[in-house]
Amino acid sequence: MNGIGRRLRPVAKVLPEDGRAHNRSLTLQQLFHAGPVSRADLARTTGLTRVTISDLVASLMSEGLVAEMGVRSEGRVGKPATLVGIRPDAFEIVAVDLTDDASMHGAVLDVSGAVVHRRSTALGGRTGDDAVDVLLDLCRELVALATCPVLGVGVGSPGVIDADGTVVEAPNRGWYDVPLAKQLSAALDLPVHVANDANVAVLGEYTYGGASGSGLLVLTVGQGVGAGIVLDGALVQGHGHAAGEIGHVTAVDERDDAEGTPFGSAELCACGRRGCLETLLSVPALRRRVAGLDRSAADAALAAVGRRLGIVLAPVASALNLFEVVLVGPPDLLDGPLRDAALRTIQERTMPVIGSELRLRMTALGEDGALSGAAVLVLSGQLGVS
Amino acid sequence: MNGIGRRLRPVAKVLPEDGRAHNRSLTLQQLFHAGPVSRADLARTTGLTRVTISDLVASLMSEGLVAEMGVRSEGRVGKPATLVGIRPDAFEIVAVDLTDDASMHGAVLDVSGAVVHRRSTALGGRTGDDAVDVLLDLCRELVALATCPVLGVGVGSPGVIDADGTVVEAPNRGWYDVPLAKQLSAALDLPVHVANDANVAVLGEYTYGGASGSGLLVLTVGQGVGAGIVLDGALVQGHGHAAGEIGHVTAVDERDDAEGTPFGSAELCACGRRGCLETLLSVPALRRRVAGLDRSAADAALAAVGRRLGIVLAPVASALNLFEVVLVGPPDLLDGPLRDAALRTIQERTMPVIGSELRLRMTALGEDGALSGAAVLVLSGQLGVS
DNA sequence: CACATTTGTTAGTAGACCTTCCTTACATAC
DNA sequence: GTATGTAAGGAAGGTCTACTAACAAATGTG
Repeated sequence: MNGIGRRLRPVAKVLPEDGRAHNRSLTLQQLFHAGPVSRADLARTTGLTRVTISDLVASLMSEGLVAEMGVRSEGRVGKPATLVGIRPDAFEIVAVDLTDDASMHGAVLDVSGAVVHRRSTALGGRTGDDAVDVLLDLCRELVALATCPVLGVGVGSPGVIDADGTVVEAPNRGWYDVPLAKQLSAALDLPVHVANDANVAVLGEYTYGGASGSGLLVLTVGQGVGAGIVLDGALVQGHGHAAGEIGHVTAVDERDDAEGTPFGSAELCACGRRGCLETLLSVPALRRRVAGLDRSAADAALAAVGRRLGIVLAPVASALNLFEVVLVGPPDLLDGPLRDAALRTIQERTMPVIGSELRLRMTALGEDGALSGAAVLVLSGQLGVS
Repeated sequence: MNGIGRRLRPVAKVLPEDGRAHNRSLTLQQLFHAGPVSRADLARTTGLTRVTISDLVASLMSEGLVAEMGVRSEGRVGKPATLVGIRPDAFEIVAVDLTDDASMHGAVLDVSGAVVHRRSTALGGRTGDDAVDVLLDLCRELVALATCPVLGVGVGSPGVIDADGTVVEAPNRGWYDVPLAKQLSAALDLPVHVANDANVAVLGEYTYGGASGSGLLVLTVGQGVGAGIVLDGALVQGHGHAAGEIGHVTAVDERDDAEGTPFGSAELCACGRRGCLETLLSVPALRRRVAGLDRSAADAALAAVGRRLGIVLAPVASALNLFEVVLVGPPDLLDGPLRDAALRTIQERTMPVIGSELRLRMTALGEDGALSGAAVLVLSGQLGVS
């Protein structure tokens, strides 16, 4: 078993320098997650020899990415280890979250993923090229705020976005086939990575949320509903880069009136069809549903939505044998009867080996999950680290 | 963009020899699919230089895997190309399909994936170690039939099977934590690969069924219902190696009686719960449902099942942005009202970007799909070819 | 017939990692 | 205090991989 990701069809040649780049990423990965460690530690965890690690670390030091950070103090036998780690001032990352319809939220993050500066811009109804200009100005402002070299810019946006960072369609912004990454990169003279906001969220959760690896689905609940999926250590892209577009799956049928749950008839969705998950689960829909209800009625309403969510997720959880489903959104709406009902429903509707293993929890990242994810986009794209 | 599969976290070191092995597989892959071609052609399609290709081909020739196959006859300018291809007598593959509860079906396949010999063994109710013995005898018989060196043995079995070919659980056979691949390999002194039968089926379809790549789900309908999924060129394993276990998702709720479709109340499933997809879609269930009905009633009954299938698949197709769903099973039951209704239902219940792009078809492979898939398991595991 | 074109090989080079051996620096036993 | 063992890190040399450059062979074209 070699170290090259097991895929069915080998798809491109691998040169020795590609292997080198991979091992460099592997080393950075260790430094990123395990903090300052010695070269010998790196050799042990990566499986490379101390000689090779020394060479790689020397390269990384000459690039200014890592530095020696003193000597390990613990009194062990042998020569004390000199610790190396990623320099805290090696770089900063600019991240922008475009989930909000009305404004753009950006930040400068440091090496550890912590937010250093924040800036937001109201969009004021601008769309299309104008919205790109607003985004560009926000990026320029953030880049100017950075006190270290900027590793790159990461953008999480609603819509269908391909692997090159071209927005295939994002109706809310009026973007259709906009090569956003290329445009921003040219204007800013920096690497720019753009991805769907739900995919960005799952990247953040995968890297910073303590997820243990394979089988993670992150459901983002905001104006709309989206999902991002990481399977076997890779983001699921989908045939048309539209993986995770789960908001417009039918979740309520006309006949569900009869169920006794308070759904009325299947509600008309912005997409033109009826009964989409988004008509139940988006934040506005949930707020509308619980408005004016007393506690127990509101709980029942939320539980009913949770049950619908569970019905939609059960086949997905089964087909993919998911390990964990993570909810991102307002905890007052999601983290209670809704979550409980969803998990219960999934467990009721799947075989034990699937349902009983599955965890369903709220995100471990706070409001900055999207920004962290956009930063991961850059880390992953530029350094191969996540 | 290097040639190493994009995964989020680099997981193991890559040595130059791993790159070599990768490029070797890449070359074999071309030879496998494009038939005999010249070294120069290989250089062009792989991106490696002619020198490197010559070197790789020389290795493969010294291993007896490929051979020169005459000169290209077409009158083009320049030195005529000497064609190289995989030797038809380089190896044969032994494949066994354990999907059938009552017997084991095996075959010897040649390099091109065609069945050369067939053997089956009735199981006679034997389970556990006895069943392993029967399988071992069948394999020995098949290996003896082969006239070329046997590349390896591929086994497709129902149940949950991990990446090492250990059967975690296969209730029908009474296998629990049986290291089947290891046992067979030791007894036969050959490489043995074991995988879930639905996963094997999707491998066969992916390689021989003309699938264009990412986003393929194969649904096998037999005694039970299973699914295998290939995303972005990789088989989905799942957190507990149980990906594709979709047969026991709830597809009929108690209240569905009211729908006017002929489901009675949610039927009791072998798994102990009610309304599982398998209670509708398995071959026995379908035969039972259409028994004694006239044509139009039977069609309506099949369409009703198809609609239920569509409801279950819609969230999966949306979440993964599938390209193609392939049905494996009796065409008289599946390829008609059932398939039509399923596709229509998926399209009704997903947004256009998902549903309108999705294809739903019967397998292009005949009854030997499972055997072909088991052969792919060996090709992929031993040569990196699929 | 001279020449361009294509194929495949030979020779030499650069990169990547390995094994082996060495120095340095510490803890521990005597 | 001295000797010994252990661990970290570096230097030298070797192997493997794929590349570039150059060339011979075989063919079509002007």
